[in-house]
Parts: sequence; C-alpha cells; structure tokens
Amino acid sequence: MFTSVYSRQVTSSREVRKGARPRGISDATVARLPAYHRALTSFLDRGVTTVSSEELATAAGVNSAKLRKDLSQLGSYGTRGVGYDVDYLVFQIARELGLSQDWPVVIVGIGNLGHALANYGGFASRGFRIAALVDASPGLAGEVVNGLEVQPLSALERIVSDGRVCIGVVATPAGSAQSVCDRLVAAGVTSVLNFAPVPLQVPEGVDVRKVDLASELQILAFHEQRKQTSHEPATGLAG
Amino acid sequence: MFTSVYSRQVTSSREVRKGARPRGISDATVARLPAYHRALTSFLDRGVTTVSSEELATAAGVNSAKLRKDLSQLGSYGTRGVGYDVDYLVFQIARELGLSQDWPVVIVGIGNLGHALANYGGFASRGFRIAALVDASPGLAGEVVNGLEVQPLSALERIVSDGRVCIGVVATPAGSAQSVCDRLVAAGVTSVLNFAPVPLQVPEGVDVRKVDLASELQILAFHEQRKQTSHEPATGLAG
DNA sequence: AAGTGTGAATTGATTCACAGCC
DNA sequence: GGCTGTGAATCAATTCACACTT
Repeated sequence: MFTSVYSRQVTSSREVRKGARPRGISDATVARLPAYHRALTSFLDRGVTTVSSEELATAAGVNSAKLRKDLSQLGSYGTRGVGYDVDYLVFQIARELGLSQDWPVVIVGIGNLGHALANYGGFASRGFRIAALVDASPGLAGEVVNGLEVQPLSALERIVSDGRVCIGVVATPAGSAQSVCDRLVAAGVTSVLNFAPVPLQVPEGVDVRKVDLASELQILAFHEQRKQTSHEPATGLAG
Repeated sequence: MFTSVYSRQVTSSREVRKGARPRGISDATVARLPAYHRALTSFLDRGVTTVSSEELATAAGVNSAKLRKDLSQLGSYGTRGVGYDVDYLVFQIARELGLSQDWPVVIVGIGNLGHALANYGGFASRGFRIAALVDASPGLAGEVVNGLEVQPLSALERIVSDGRVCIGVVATPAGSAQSVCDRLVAAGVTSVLNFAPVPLQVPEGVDVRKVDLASELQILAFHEQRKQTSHEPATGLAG
C-alpha cells in the first residue's frame, strides 16, 4: 500500500512499457546488448559472415543459453542449424540501441574524470557527440579541451535547450552533483550518467545510471580479503 | 554435466565460499556495502549518532527493506525500536570491506582514463594506494603523474611481486587488454578492474569487474529512444 | 510507540534440455 | 547433424508484512 515518495534510481524498462508496443526487453538483456554489438562488429571487421550462439557468446563473455534468450527478445534473427548472419544481426542490434541517430551529450564537471571523458574516443565512435563541456570554476571557463571550449555553469540551460541535449554526464564533486542534476533535468535532460558518489534524486521519467569507481575497487577488495583470510594457515590462533 | 571451459567473468562469492567460514554475503549485498559506508560516514561527519533503516536507506538510494536485509547478513548490529549506532555500524562495514588495510593497486595504461584514475582522489581516501603506473608507450615512460613516474611495461612483473600488489587496473586499449591481464595474473594479481571494452578471460580464483563507459551511455540511449518513440503522435503513419 | 530482523511470497534472471527447423 | 528458439526448472534478489525487542 505504501510506495516510496522518492522516484526510482533504478533504470527499469518495465514502467516505460505503458502505452508502447508489445516489445518488452528486460533490463538485464538491454545491459548486454552493447557487448553483443561490439563483439559482432569485431567479427564483421574480420570478415566473418556467420556466427553461432556459442561463438558470439564467447566473444561477448556470456554463455550461449543466455545469449540466445537475449536475442530471442529482439526477434527470430537466427537460422536453425546455421547460426546468425553477422551483418543482419549487427544492424538489428544497432537499431534497437538507437545507434543510427547521434546523441548530443553535455558533460558537467571538467576535472580529471571530465577531462578524460571529453577526450575519450569511445563515445564519438558509438553515436555520441559531446555537445558541450561545462564547469563551475571560473578558472577553467574558456579552456579548450578536445576542441571544445569549457562553458560556465550559467550557460547550462541554454546549451541543453538549444542543443536539444537529452543525455547529461555528471562528473562533478559529490557536493554539487544533485544541484547540477536538478538543473540538467529542469532544462530538459531525461537521462543522466552519474560519476559522483552520491545517489541522485530525479523525477519520474528520468533515467539515472551510476558509475562509482571507488566502489568497484572496494567490491574487489572485499573478495580479495576473503581469499587472503581463507588461505591463512589454520594454526594461527587469534589472540 | 557440461560446464564451460572458460573461467567465469562474473564475480561470485558463491564459489569462493569453499572452506571459508559460514558467513556468506550475497553479491548484490556486497555491491551495496560501499554506498552504505559512504552514507554512514556522511552522517558521522554531521555528528549524527543514530540512524533508522529508513534514513540510511534514503541516503544510500535504496529502500529500507533491502537495507535491513543487507545489514542482517553482516549480523544483528541494530537496536529494535531505536535504529543503528552510526559509529559502530560504520566500523563493522569498514571491517567487512577490508578498509582497515591499505591495498596497493597498479594501473596499466596511462592514457586519458589512466591519467584521470592516477589523479583521482577518491581511491586514496578509501584505502587504496596507487603503487605504480605502467604504460607500454616509450614516449610516456619517465613522465611523472601525481608524483609517480610512469614505468615501462617490462617492469610490470617486478612491480607486482615486489609490491605485493593484488589488484590491477586495466586502462589500456582493447587490443592489449587481454595480454596485460595475463601478465598481471601471472605476476600474482588476483583482482582486476577492467576499463577496456572486451571481456577478460582469467583463471579460476581471479575476480574481474568491468566498467564500460560507452556501454553505460548506450543503455541510456536505448531508454531515451523508447521515450521518444512513445511520445510520438499516433497520427504519423509509417509509409 | 518505534523500528529491527526475518520468514514467506513474489518477482526477476539464469540455466537446462529438447522440440523443431535447416 | 547442427544449432536456434523457448517452455520448464532452478536459482537469486526483492518486497511484504509482522513477530519481537527496547
């Protein structure tokens, strides 16, 4: 009976399904489509024309049953006894991922990470265009990074609405992340990639994904600690 | 009967459990502990001594039922009718995460991202110490980043074994990621954080976590595309 | 009265295993 | 004979709802 007042952090396609067409693709599957697309283009580059679920799964780092279940959600694009046509499948996945259009992205916070993201070639090659770089510090405004002049925070609203930007990247310190996010959303951004180590509150209809570098290391450290204590000789009694 | 020849990419505590003590914490829970720890230290800084599951959950961006289930896996550290003692709980989670010891980390690949990681303050403050920076390019060797001289790839084995480094960060181009990973593992690294957009094959007992920046944007773009097509006027018949 | 800890119920994801097709 | 597509079975994670403690 009691549902949370706060809008969901989780990126769920389940609730977007409202009046859309019957095609419902699970979140877990969507999250793997980029890996499949990447593996397929690699096969394409090497001139491979057909792959089995086993081959593609290995290249993408999953098992073949999962791959087939995933692909079956997009449609029946394979041929029994043969496999998948690389050309055709790469096209279908690209269409599903919206790779045909190019997505303007604004990056807010041009510190170490923002700098790296601004220079990162992997975005441009996958349909993302960096529309603008924004930073609050007056010292940075005017500096040119990867051919783009860093804009002051006051320009944010104009950049988003003039450039029809719907994806924002938050690479600010934790303290300013929420207010930057609020301004992005108010200006029209509906998808946010958050690198700040705080959960962002956003209204219904806005998607947030979080990348937390320190947490990733901490998760590894947790398992590392387990390995070390379990290798410890059983003779060492704790004092 | 038939299990994959390839070792698992997935970071599962399930299989590490072998001869360890009964304390089994699910992967989903482990992945959230860093967020709880961060939220708690923030309460601590503000002088808060006690929190309810509702308050802590909100600060960490989860719901309270999930938080309580997660914490109950660590032990019964709360007081019914009262809540959790911030000081005590932050200590327990820190211990669980291995935050008491400091973990030497080697970063391989000092491009844009490697640079940013080398300068990133978030690691040092959470128990990670950057032991060395390594890059294959002779042009970079000798350059000083954040007080550390970039070492040639040939120094990798010595760095890992001399420094007892067990966590490696792969920030190389896709093409060299697997070979760098192989060398890290051969030298003694048992946890790898992979920023290269390829799945890494590692032997049993080695954990890999992957951060794929372009994929994160693609996942957002997928949902974005859904929003846009569902807002489209129904009157526009396709030709 | 307030709020934790936890069984039970539910929902979601993965894996199995095989019928059906090429 | 080989391989996809998919129901059925399994496994894991989340949510519910309330007994129990302070």
